[in-house]
Amino acid sequence: MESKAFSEQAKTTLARTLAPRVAERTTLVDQVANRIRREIILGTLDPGRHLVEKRLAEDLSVSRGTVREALTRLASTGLVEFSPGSGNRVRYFSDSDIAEIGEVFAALEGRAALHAVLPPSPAAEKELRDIAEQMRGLRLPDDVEELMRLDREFHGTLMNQQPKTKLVEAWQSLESLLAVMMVPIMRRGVGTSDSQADRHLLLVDAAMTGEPELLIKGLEQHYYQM
Amino acid sequence: MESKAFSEQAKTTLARTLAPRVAERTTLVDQVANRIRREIILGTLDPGRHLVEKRLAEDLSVSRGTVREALTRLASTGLVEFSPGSGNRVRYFSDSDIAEIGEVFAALEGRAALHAVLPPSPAAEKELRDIAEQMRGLRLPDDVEELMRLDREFHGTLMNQQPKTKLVEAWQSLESLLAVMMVPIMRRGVGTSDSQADRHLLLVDAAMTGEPELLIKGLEQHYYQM
DNA sequence: TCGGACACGATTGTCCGACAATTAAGTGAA
DNA sequence: TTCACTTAATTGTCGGACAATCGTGTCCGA
Repeated sequence: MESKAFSEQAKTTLARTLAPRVAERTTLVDQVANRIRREIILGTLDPGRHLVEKRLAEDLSVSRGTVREALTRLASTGLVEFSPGSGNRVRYFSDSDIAEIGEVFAALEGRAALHAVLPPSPAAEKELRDIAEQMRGLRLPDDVEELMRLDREFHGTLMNQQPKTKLVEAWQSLESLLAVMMVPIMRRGVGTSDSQADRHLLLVDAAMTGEPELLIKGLEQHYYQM
Repeated sequence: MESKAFSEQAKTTLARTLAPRVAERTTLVDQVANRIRREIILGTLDPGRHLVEKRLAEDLSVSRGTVREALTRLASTGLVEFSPGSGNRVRYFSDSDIAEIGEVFAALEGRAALHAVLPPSPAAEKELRDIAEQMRGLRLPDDVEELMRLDREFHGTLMNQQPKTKLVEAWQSLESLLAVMMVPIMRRGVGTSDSQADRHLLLVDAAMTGEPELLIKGLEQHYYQM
């Protein structure tokens, strides 16, 4: 028998999980999707795990339809695998998968770099460095989640330097893949929080040269190192 | 009052819309999603159009839940815009959006080209050329759909030359964006079916040189021309 | 005449319960 | 062990239901 992943109270916590947003309406489906996504990323729900709709619905105290919609959404981002008729499973990513995901991001960010206002404005530079520095203080196994948030924020800031909305959008739609790839990496202990910080600072340096080529090279290395 | 977009018979046609696949089980949701996607791509449902769940459900003779799931899926690919509370609308793409989408694909395919087995095998070359040639015979305004299918097939074949599954996957998850961008282009009359064929043949030539750099350059031009 | 408060209808977000179809698992026989 | 079969679990889809919310048009007061 599988162990319960969502045992505790549900609705109460859910309602405020990531809610302190400005004023954007968050639907229940969003909250459920976020919740499950988090469990997957953190590894509470390990790869291959069968996600049974009814069970999730009960554990989270929502209707099956709501869970279903959330799962559909996760499936579209690639975190969950749908096999018509036989259910949804947490997707498994091999090492080479992870390497490739890195490439996808290198490709997209590299492309964006071509359009970026380089070098970044002083304000942007500061912001980027600040984010990188924040990574330094993290205790690794526990703060994975925070590290990922910072990572997303960093690369997001880097990409938002320029108004290429579609690139940013494509990037965002694949973003949770990035999150998945980070977890095993962290586990493997490949990077301490310090090295993460350093690696990102290198990127800032590359960007500050004002040479798109250098930033692109930097990005490639950044992702290959993982 | 809006004109009906899905007036004719529904279920019967739906069942076999794109079904001649090997043996993959297609759910009703898939069929509905395909159907709506097609209408959007073909322009029957113009940008900004409000997609009312109940209405679609009735027109297609399926339940609202099914439509909802289909819409969710389309939204995740970017074709449909969700605004919690106020409904789903067909997404509008500006010219610059379209240009950017082209860039995304150039980036991904270019990246894939780095890993491709270049030059393609004789078999692959033949297949690519065949596809390109098939474009030649099309009557344009009417055969848009077929042209798009060929285009997808071409680029898909090009990318499948190598086993970089994640790149391919990222590409696929964005594929319908590619489809949307082609329609206005066709309408604008930018390319006759002949020029389409020629442009793709140029890509084959580039690939056959065995030089990844040349293929990448080719891809960039390919998308920029649009 | 114009801006704003209000009421109303349309639509969405979510829930429930139900049922056939399909899949996965367990059982027994060869 | 392996194969065929029965059984239980799960999915795919349906219909209806209801509150919350949104968009819109109406009426009122300035």
